[in-house]
Amino acid sequence: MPLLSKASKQVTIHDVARRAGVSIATVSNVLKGRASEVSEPTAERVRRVVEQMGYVKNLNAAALSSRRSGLIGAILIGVFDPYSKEPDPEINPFYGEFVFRLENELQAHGDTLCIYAGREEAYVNFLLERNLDGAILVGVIAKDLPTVLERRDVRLVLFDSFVHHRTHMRVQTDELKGGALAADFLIARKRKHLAFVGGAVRDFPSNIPAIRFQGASRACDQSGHRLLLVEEWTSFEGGRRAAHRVLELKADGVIASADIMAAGLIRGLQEAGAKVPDDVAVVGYDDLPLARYVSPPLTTIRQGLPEKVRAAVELLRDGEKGEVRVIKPHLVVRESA
Amino acid sequence: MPLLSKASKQVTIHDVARRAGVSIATVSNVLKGRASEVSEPTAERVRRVVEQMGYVKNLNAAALSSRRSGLIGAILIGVFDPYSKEPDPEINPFYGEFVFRLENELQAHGDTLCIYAGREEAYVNFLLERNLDGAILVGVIAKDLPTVLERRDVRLVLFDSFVHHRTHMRVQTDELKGGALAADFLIARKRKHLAFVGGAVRDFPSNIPAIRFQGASRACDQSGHRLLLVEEWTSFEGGRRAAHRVLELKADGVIASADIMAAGLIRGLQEAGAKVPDDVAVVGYDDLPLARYVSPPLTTIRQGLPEKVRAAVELLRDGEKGEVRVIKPHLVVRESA
DNA sequence: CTGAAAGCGCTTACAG
DNA sequence: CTGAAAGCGCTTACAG
Repeated sequence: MPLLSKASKQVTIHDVARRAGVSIATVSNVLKGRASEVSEPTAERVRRVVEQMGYVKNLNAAALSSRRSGLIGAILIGVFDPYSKEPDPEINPFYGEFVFRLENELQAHGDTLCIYAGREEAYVNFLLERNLDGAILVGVIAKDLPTVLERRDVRLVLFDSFVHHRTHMRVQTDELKGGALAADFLIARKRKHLAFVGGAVRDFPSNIPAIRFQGASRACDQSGHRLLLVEEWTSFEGGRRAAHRVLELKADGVIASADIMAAGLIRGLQEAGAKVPDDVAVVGYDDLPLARYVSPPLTTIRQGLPEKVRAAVELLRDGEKGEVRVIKPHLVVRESA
Repeated sequence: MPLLSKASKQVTIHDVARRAGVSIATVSNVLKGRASEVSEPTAERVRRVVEQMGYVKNLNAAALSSRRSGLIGAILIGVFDPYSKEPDPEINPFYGEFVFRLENELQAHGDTLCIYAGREEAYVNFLLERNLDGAILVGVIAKDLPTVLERRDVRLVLFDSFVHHRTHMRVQTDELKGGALAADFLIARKRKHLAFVGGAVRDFPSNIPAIRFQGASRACDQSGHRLLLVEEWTSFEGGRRAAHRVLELKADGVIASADIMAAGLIRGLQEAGAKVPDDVAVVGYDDLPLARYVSPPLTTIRQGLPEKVRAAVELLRDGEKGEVRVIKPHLVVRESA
């Protein structure tokens, strides 16, 4: 029998049970609000003791025996540019928006959000070790999800992942449509030389920017336009760097694969003396709050992040295997195009 | 003895031990790399079996017996404006920057980040239930930290909190200095009518904006200037709303309590036809990436977030009770002032 | 260097 | 309605 540790010992369910004169099973039942299992007077007595002793349940222990951890993961691949070794890397504000909206939804059900923003190769371990009940995967590129994930019953929602998988669930915007909306808008505005600025389009064809590009590309084909591609990492600096290429290519209408990139692109264009939208019209993608912060405010494709997060959480709770939710994108016209 | 559940049973340390022909204690020792405890041949055999069987440690169970959860919390109070009941509330990009920088630091040591972004009244429960090893508290306002937190040995770092407490650790920027830097800069630029725009300054004197205001205010006093106060929630829209008041007050130099607010303020001023910085010079605070995204780019006070996050994690690991780390702020001159 | 055993703080059938 | 007991998957002295 261990001695009291120097830190005053944690109050456990045993302490409560003893003080209330009941068994730990009864305390447990009261705590879970199983009214049918416990008489009201007993329940009330237990509640009072819980209050008095300042008992707080150890969810870790509960998780171990109930096999539900109450932990939901956000697995975010690509938050940090793997190729950049700057000490102070840029972070797309998209991820912050995503995480806090998610936390908000989760908290309402008593679940806790754990963040993973590391390399794609290591997330599976994270998922299994921590015994997550479920997770939302953002930016996963690999064509196949490891089969281990099928054997353990983790509920997974692929978010913005165009990885097809029969067992896991998916939430996504209709990105082909989104790309097309952007291209059609520029074409309608009489832009003749269109370009698409985005990251890792050629290397990872199932990557979000690649799909957006594809959608825009098809729309261009249909009206006899060409869509040039400028590849840069999706970031402000990436967009800024892309500005030179855009000017060299003499594009007068550009679609950026993300608002953050559109912001950098506009900055780069302005620095080079080009006027936006007069010389070059720029359409962003995402409709983050950021889209309204920059000058000129971005014309952009709203991907519907709040709805998507809600949809993802719904699937996490009671989606069917393989269920897919597709959100419609919308064009939001402001001043950059 | 429970039957196999329909999902193929998790591989446990027992399975590994049996297959390797050793005891679970030995497996445990091998997994923790306690080389001194296990002979190399045995260790190697165990490792091979672990590999073969695809064994993954259950950190939950490990946490329960070792009393270390490996979970670190980020408790963020004030992410959502409690007074606004908009469906789609604004989120200060500061929080995203904070969270991902933190995750990055934590991951290097194998710790997992859990997020709490709810009400101040409920975080203690979160902390205790989840058995966090430690947590970083941002934006906590209450004058006193609950004493429960002293009894259980959670390591707490107050981040940007001017709540004094002898047992918990603290990381902060010298905000008085920061406020003064901003004010002195505007004064040096011959601005005569200064204003400070920030949230909850009067109601919560230990709130960050309040300290920044105080610092700026003292600097003004010293050179015989007055500093007017315009209170609005720290957000883009808050800043935008503040623009009207700023113009009414005929201020020609304004300090915003955060970059996001400065961005909104500038937008509001521009919409009202005022030129920044010619008519009104604006100094932000934080030096978030956002500061470079807006036009004109913000002159702002760099609070040194990356260093602060690193300092917080260091304290979490081996800070002394009550240890405080103060980071020096710096003025970053761009174009808004 | 290795193993048997107790324990971490809960939950969950099951018996009464 | 209530309790005794087994079990969740680990870690940690301790004995050998």
